[in-house]
Amino acid sequence: MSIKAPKGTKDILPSEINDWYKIENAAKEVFEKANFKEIRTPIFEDTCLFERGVGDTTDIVNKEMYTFIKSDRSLTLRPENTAGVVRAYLEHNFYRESPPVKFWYKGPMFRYERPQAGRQRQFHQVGIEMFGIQDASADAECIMLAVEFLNKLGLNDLIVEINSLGCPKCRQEYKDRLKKAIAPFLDGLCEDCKNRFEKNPLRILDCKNEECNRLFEKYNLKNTVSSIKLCAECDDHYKKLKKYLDILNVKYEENTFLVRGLDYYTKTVFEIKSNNLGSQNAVCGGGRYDGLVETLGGPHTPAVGWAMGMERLNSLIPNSETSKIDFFIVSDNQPEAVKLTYKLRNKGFSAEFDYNTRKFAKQLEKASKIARFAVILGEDEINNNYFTVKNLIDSQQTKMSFDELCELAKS
RNA sequence: GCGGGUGUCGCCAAGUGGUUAAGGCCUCGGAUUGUGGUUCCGAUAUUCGUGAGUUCGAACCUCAUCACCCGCCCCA
Repeated sequence: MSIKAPKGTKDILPSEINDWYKIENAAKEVFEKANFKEIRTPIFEDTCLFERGVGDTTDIVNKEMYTFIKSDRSLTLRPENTAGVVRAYLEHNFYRESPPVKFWYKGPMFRYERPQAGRQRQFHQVGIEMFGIQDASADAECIMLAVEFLNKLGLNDLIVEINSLGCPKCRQEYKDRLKKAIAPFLDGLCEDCKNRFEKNPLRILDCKNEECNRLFEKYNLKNTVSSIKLCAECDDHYKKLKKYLDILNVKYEENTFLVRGLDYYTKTVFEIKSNNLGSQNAVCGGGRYDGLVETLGGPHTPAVGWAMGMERLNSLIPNSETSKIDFFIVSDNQPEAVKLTYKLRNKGFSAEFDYNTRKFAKQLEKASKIARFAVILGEDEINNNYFTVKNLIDSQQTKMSFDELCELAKS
């Protein structure tokens, strides 16, 4: 009663577990069909992996990390998994394999934030990462897989937004042009935006402050932003991506204000949003990160990937029911009930008996709550070597042999 | 880090200053010593998140505190 789960964490209860299996099974099926292999990395890593990988101008690294010191070593509970997967990619020399190298993962992530709807301190992500392919078909495949996965879960009314941030070459120019455009009304913007102006001007586009957005409109920032040209290579990449998406029949919206909060993205970025999530409306976020492998000490390796919040997915799909067991043994002869229970379990069925040997009506009542079939095993049944089986859904009751009983449960 | 809201049984709740704190669901028992999911009866909160104060009297008023939820920021 007094010790509770820590703030921002949740127990996943038996009544919810089928929903999680549904998501995990769909992920495995969709990703492995595209030859992505599952990888499981530690939930804590050296702190510097995230400082270097995710970027020390990001909120995630600045104020949201669960960091602890053990034996003079600074460790951090992973706030996301791309850095960890890249680390594993390098540590196990996957860059020596013929590209592409494709991974998918699922698991808990940790961010120290104030919890709210759709946001926890421990939450779960599924994600994919694809290494070694520069061509936009890789970006398109990742986005396509996200959409396919969501469709598999019955989610069809989501909005895919895409944008291109350019490469380091044209990004600098982009930043300069953006700063030049914003400078005239910088004083009118919120404190956050003023801070972002020098540190990370792209993030200003992400601001949700009403006053800021009013000024963006007044000074026609959208037009300015869309008139800023990517370099020829990046522009070509972006055009190809859109072409691939068209070929794959993936509907998308271009959002020139879409900027992701992690430093490692280059060229393609995208998000998938839902209107049914409240204020934390992104289910999926990702993009290309051509510089990250090199930043973490590996050879130059282009890469793309994304992650989805599993709790957010969960809140979008209808809850499935708790599954029932196959058989409940109703009997006042406990040794016989135990024997039959184990015999059925050995055949691969789920079965239970009444541990308290309560009266018949009570046992049947229990059976109807947790099982598909009640096997009635009374004096007459035991003496004459048969079973009375009651289908608890349609109330049909029949006498049968053990083999017939097994046959019945298989259907 | 900053704003707003809510705490009455395992769950959903009524009560908003006057002796024993409605009701429903779940659970358990009985009606029904071999037939459930329908019905009927019964049981289950010395106490209203916690602590202090006001009052003859507090779940209800005041203050403090804790917990949770929602929003900002940020992200999945």
